[in-house]
Amino acid sequence: MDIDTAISRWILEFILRQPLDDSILNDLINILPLPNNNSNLKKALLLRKIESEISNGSVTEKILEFLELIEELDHQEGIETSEVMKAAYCAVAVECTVKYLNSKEAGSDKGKYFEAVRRIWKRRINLMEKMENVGFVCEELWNWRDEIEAALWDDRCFDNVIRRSKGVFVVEAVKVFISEAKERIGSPFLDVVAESYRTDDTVKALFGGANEEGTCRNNDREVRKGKALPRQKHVAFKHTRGAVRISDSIESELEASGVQDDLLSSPVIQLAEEALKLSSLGLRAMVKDPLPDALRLAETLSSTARDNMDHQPAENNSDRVPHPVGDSSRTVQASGDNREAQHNCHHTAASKPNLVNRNRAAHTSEAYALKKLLASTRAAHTFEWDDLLDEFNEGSASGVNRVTLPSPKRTKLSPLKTYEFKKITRRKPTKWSTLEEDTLRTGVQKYGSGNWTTILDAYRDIFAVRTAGDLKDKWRNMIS
DNA sequence: CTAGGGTTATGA
DNA sequence: TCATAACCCTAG
Repeated sequence: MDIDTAISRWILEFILRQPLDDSILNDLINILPLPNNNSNLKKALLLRKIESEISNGSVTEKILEFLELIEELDHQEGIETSEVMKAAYCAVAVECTVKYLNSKEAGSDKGKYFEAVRRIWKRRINLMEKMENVGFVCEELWNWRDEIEAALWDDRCFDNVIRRSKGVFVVEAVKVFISEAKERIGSPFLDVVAESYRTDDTVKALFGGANEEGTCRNNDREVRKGKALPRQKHVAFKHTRGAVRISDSIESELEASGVQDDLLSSPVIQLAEEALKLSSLGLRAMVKDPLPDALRLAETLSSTARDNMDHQPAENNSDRVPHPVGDSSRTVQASGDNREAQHNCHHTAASKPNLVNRNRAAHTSEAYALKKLLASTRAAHTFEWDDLLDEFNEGSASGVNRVTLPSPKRTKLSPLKTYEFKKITRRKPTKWSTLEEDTLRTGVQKYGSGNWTTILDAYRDIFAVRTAGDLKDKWRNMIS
């Protein structure tokens, strides 16, 4: 079991660095068992998701969520948030807000800007302010927040924000962060192996690769013919282990993973091979030295293992896959009835969503992840994979469906600091639409008067610019 | 988080 | 100027 996840981890580490289609990556993540104790792998996945988000040259609010998750993982390891990461976070937050001002129909998008300010700055970022040691907290962020909020009612600030935002190169900032983060995570284990394999004869011997033509190719051919496998490599591996010196990292990895004789019997190897073949075109086009070695190694390992594999039932793995990406049921459950209510509402109001959309909406939103992030005890929490596994290719955050945010576990800032950021503005009154009024009536009927937060969460889309207090006040004057 | 009182904006 | 709606503050 451990071996499965360990090997799976190596494969994922490796593959996350490859320029594969997101869909292929999704498939892989679906079939590979995921170790839940490897922070770097989670970070690598998050980085990959960020790369995917910026691949079309723009940024989305999802990136904020991903950055927060990475920061959380960093924090758990005592890693301080780098300036580069802060800058990237700030830049993305700014861009995600200001983009609504830069569009051609600026006038009609003021509402969207307002919503974005509310979503990003008033909720997400203000929440951080209430906590201690959140890495993204910095002067620059607060300066931007003040200006962006001021721009809501002050035309001069408005122009100023637009001007200043032109100087923010958001995609570049994110890219710089990604490369820095990758550096910190280090090379994938398989790359290390491949490199050592290429340059170090003893490692080659360890994997039985000294006789590459003879061993590997033969195995491969025999597998293709469906013959039983000789286990030379196995033997070589076992017998040379301890006798030869290999690079420390490899040795410790192998030992930590509990790799023994049955290393090569893992069904994961077969899955990996499938996956690698699936993506072989893309891979082979892109990989450079030493990657061919890594591929060869993977092939070799897997071919040795395949014999055993054939005797294993296919469903072996299904139990172990924690939460397939496409499976939304768990998440829907976890986030309660509210989502369902929202869906019903959606279905009547908007065009019928397709399956993908439904999954997307049900499965996650940045709010959901944020909720999990904040709901968890800072010190003890480790992210489960379903925190991280959203669909690749997912469009920009659909999640207006905010959930109630539990009180943060991080301790409060000093009163001085808190005071500094206290609200000094008043929202411009916005007339309630009939849709909002009708929805409020429905909400009160369904959840009862007084459960304002529940109602707000249930109809997030419609009450995009309202607070629970607003609902309460509105109801008060509706029934008076 | 909500209830309830207070404040501000809007429009006639 | 006034009524009303929208928004804010804060005790419990």
